Amino acid sequence: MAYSAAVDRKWQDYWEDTKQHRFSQDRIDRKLYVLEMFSYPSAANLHVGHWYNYALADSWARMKKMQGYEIFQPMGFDAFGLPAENYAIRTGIHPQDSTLSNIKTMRKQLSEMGGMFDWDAELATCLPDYYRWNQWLFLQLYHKGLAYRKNAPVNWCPQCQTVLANEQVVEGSCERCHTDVVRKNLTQWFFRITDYAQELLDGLDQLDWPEKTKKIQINWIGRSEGAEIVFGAQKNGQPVIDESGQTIQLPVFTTRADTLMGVTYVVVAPESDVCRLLTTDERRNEVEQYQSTTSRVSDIDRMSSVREKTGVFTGSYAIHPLTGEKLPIWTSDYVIAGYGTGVVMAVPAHDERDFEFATQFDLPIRRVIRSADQSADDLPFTDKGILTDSGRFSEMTSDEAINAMLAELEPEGRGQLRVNYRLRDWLVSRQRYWGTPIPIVYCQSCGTVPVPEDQLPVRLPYNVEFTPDGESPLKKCTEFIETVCPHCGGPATRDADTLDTFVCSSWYQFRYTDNRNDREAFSRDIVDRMCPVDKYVGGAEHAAMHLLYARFITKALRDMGYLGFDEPFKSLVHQGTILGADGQKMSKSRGNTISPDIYVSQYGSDVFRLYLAFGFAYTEGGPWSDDGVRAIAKFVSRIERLVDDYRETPAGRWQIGTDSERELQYARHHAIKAVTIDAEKFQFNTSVSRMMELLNALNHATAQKQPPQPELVRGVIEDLIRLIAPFAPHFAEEMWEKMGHQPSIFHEMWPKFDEQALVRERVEIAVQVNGTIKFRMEISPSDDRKQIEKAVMADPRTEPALESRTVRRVIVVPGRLVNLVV
RNA sequence: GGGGAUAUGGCGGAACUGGCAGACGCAACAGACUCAAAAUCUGUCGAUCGAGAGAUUGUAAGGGUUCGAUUCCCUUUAUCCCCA
Repeated sequence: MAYSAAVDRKWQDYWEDTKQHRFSQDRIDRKLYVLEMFSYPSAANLHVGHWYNYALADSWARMKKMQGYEIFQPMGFDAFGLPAENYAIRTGIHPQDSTLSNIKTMRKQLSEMGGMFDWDAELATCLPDYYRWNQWLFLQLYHKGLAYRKNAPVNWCPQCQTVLANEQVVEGSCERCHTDVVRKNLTQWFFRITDYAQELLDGLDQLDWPEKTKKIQINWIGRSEGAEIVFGAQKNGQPVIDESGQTIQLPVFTTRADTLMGVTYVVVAPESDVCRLLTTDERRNEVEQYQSTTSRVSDIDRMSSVREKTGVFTGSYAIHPLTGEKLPIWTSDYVIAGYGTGVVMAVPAHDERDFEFATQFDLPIRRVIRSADQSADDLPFTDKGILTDSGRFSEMTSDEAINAMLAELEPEGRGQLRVNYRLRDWLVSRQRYWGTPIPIVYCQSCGTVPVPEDQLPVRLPYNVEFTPDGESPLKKCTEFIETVCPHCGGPATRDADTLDTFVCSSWYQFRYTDNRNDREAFSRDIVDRMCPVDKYVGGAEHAAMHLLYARFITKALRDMGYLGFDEPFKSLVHQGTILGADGQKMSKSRGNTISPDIYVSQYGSDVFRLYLAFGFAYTEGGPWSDDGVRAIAKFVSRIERLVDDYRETPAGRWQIGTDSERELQYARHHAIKAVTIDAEKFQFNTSVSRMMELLNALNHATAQKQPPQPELVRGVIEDLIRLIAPFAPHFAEEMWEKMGHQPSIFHEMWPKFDEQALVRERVEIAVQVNGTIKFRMEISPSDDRKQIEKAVMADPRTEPALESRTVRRVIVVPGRLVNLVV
């Protein structure tokens, strides 16, 4: 049978019938956990991106299988989320119905790809036997103090009367009705990821991850060392008291405590509570008006340095901790409440934004730093330097001054060294229907009560109203919301929000290993033996969120005793993006999308897989090319023709005699070596290149007048089939069978290369004069430097190339070149 | 605005740790087979000059380090990504 989609089906059936891809616990000592980021079950068929991710990670796994590993490669579905809910709002089709039907289609398509997925380990996050444990996870974090509630802003569309996800906000307005989005405070659940900020940072060192991804996480965590300095506050000449009777202090975080003597005003975030408390009666109108304007501006705009600075005076004054000086307290949207302490000491002389603000509102600018080396230090001068006009601190360097000032402030509790992180706690509440219900009830007498574990899952009700009208869909579902308090039995209401889907995906890698367990999320014994994931493959867009959350949850689970390791993903690879043939990102509106199905039915799954392997640098991606697919189809049929020519040749002994036999043997082992090394590194394009070279060598050798012994040729062909097997699994099975073997080729060992066959009798080196190549010559690879030098000097072409100049130095790079320096 | 990545023939892309740039493939051109075409096979294929042997030049642009730079350093430009 010539290779086609029919061959694909034949072998897919064989694999399934004989359970080839089921993980065997007996060989757990050889386990290799290969995982691809699970997918969102969308209505459309698998796209090129899925194939690029899954098929090639599968090729890698197949090679490792042939190298003797017991592969665990599960697949599942990240099935909760906004798209299904939006689809429901549009069409009326329930998210559960559309999602489950999409999963069915996708499962079938994934099989058609020829992936070695262990479907016994499948999971879908929208099913109660998964989200039950998601709720369990929430409760563990809650009991451990890692889940808590606080006020936080959400994007609110006043027209639709609904909360919007960040991705539904397009340029500051609602994607549906284009009304300006405002921020609104709601009480929401958070996970205390900041408790792990330092460990998340430190752990990166031991990970085999792309440096770029580590860098993104480092920046995301954003550790900065500085000082917290506490200013006092006065309103109408009196200390300010908050609701609980505490005197208000204004702690600020700064990395430049040395500029403390240059502070001329203090800024508080307009949305902060402290802003409200500080505002005097006569300033109240103005401040409130400013607050409402600010609520319409996105954080990104607020931090932008090009935007004109705005702000108003609150009427109160801050007390400088060293001088006791009274400094006006302003509020401005360039300070954000959730960031640092939400209060900033403004040093206009030495900070660009403060400088701009002070200039705008005519506030004093006081230089306290000059450059240390007489270089230009025009204001705003933001480098460190020498203190000036700073009383007893003058003439100190910036670093000396920081120490000296903190030494004075610390005893009074007015300043200390502090590490600050940019990382915020993880907001997990979503005002959405299609997600994991939060297992918390609110009781009038008992307050916030976690649902007892034996009452999980809190089931997501099916009958809900999706139309957006200002309420979370679950809030309107009384049979869900109204419940009894598990504690006192009195009337209580459930939390109407659902969990961020990133919670589901932060621990699914563990559930795969024990997906049928109905007593616990996973058994510690199993997870400790199966995890961490050995190779994780997925898109770079998850560098910050998903990959950081999963690391956090792993560490939290470890600290609670549910598992015994530190990191979920030992080694990580990001695939690149396949672009349309026009070099643009694929999109329906551009009309440049590529549908894998058409190619798969026309050429077979393996041609598609091989093209994806060959046509791109894996981590880069690149533009699609139909010509490239045709080239692969040709390559595959050339192999098949060769197989047909030699399938009748019996296997047998051979001995290297002729040059062409030696050449073929060299090509064989060269290919084995290169493919083994390159494919290991996910360099699939060069792996396929080396196979093409081997095929060329085979064709070349057999076309000779005196071809190599057929037994040798047969052996080389069989190695070529072994090498291509991970990339073209159906095709390789078929060719293997044609050669007269029993399936499956994946029980064959990956070929080993013989260094002996790679030793050549003569090698060509380049001869350079002053770095420019003059000619090439052959030498024996066993020659030492002296012999090489002698051979070069004796060559008749050396003399004219030197143009009668004297050789001053000879550089010999064995096996490569000789450079004569004149 | 800050941080990061990338830039190599007509095209996709190779190049160990600083050591022969352009592997492999596509396209193109020439030839073989054919009545012819397709398919297949063989060969040529960075640019400039040269009939040719060959010479010069060449990895976004400019500079530097080095016997030697696609690779390391600095500046500039363009594109992409992340953060603000």
